[in-house]
Amino acid sequence: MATKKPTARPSVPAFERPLVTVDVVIFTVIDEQLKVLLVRRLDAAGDPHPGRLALPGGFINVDVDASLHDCALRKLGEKTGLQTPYLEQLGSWGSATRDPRGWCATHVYFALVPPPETGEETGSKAPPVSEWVEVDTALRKRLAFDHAEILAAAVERLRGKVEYTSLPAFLLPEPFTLPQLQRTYEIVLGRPMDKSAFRKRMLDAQFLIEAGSIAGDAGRAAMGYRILDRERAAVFPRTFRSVEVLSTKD
Amino acid sequence: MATKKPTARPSVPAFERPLVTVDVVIFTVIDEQLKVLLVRRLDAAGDPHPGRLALPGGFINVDVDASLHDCALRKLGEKTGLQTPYLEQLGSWGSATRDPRGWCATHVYFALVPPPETGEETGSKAPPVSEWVEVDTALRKRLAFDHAEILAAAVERLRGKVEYTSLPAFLLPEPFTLPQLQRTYEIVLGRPMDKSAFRKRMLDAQFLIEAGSIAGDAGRAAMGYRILDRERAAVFPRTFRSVEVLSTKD
DNA sequence: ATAATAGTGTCTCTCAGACACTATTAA
DNA sequence: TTAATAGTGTCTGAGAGACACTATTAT
Repeated sequence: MATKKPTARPSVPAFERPLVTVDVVIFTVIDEQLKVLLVRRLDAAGDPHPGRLALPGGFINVDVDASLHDCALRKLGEKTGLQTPYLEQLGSWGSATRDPRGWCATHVYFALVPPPETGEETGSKAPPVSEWVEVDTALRKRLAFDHAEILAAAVERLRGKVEYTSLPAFLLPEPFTLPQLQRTYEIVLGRPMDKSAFRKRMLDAQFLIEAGSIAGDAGRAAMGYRILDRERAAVFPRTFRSVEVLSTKD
Repeated sequence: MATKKPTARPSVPAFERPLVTVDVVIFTVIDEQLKVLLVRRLDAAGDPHPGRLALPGGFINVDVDASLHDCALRKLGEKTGLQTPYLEQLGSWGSATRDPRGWCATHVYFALVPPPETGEETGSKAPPVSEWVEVDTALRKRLAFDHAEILAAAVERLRGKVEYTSLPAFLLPEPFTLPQLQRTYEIVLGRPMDKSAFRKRMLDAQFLIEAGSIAGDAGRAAMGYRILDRERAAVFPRTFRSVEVLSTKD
């Protein structure tokens, strides 16, 4: 075991403690595109990667944050004001070199939120410190730290789980219709889906409750739905299209 | 962002850093049972939970460990001597209360290894500091810290993924036969499987390579197999029969 | 030969996909 | 009416499960 015992305090290591942060990958769909929320890093003395785009996040404050999950919820609330997001742990990244300030481990969460109300961006303050960036565009940018790698992992996880879960429902404001939900699946996965198969699958999974008819811009009105249990996503018995291989490492 | 700036060093928080540990849930199959490796905690001054069983792990040493993954590999090597384990990140647990010594976050990995050679336990040293415990027994024990919760999550993840991946292959020494692999699936999942369906599925997934015939104690000899790519598990196009599929609307 | 285990053939059931069909709304 | 969109019915194919069948080995 690594629990060497220095003379001073037994059982707690004498060597330096790593820096600990929490980052959140926040997805939504705006203008028929899957987008991720990024923040512009400050140009302050000692701050690494000034001016670069980064995932929202920051250091754990042991006096404020009761747990990792609470810390992620707090950061998400600060950025979006959302109260009932879908929030799931993605993983952790830690090494001696990923932050110039020292050995640093980050706990990464990913969140699915409905798009912000039109007109305002994210907050109502003047400076656009945060912006929604189309995911494939964001993947091509040079983000701060190893955030490009983390974002890639989040997108892979999202696209992977969308094949067999109801995750895209959390990207829509309620109530939503089945055609809207299908469109969201198609946007996230980047391919068209068959209407009949899609509807059978959604309704058979029993995770939606009817919420009255909703009229669109044209044509027949559609049934509106709400998510039955916002705490968890439904899992379908078969995937839409089979994936090949799960990777252990990067 | 949480990056408050005290007068001294900008961008690095002035408040206390959390403790950071890495724990590893190591599974294998011994005597037709799924087992997990647990260590007996020392009865030393200041050590929490003395004498309790715990998952193997310990503090990150920023001078030794280049990354979280390396740290997990090191701890796994110290316990099992294994060189090519299946190692996957499970998640992280962090809160103000999970360790009496202070705000502590642990990064948990889970590993699948073949059973140790018979005769020796894990290492060759005298004191049995670590032992293989049958998982359902281990789940009922009062483990140190929140390790019971972590173990439960690891078992759930393992059993869940076994329904649609080739993970159990990593629990066997190579080469192994298809009947041995089927037995391993049955042990992990706790239910019998159909031989014909099982074999079709394994061979169709193209993750095994033939490695010569292997004679058992009785009956016809069986073909031996090795894993084609030990870095990743194969993913099957459909899950084995799951409970939720059975429940239908009337 | 028999016992024991390895491995296959064939049926059925379920569900995803394809795609044509009907239903409802606004103009 | 027509255009547009919502929603359904029906066929097919892939793959899982059930289970009876054949194959190979030791004694």
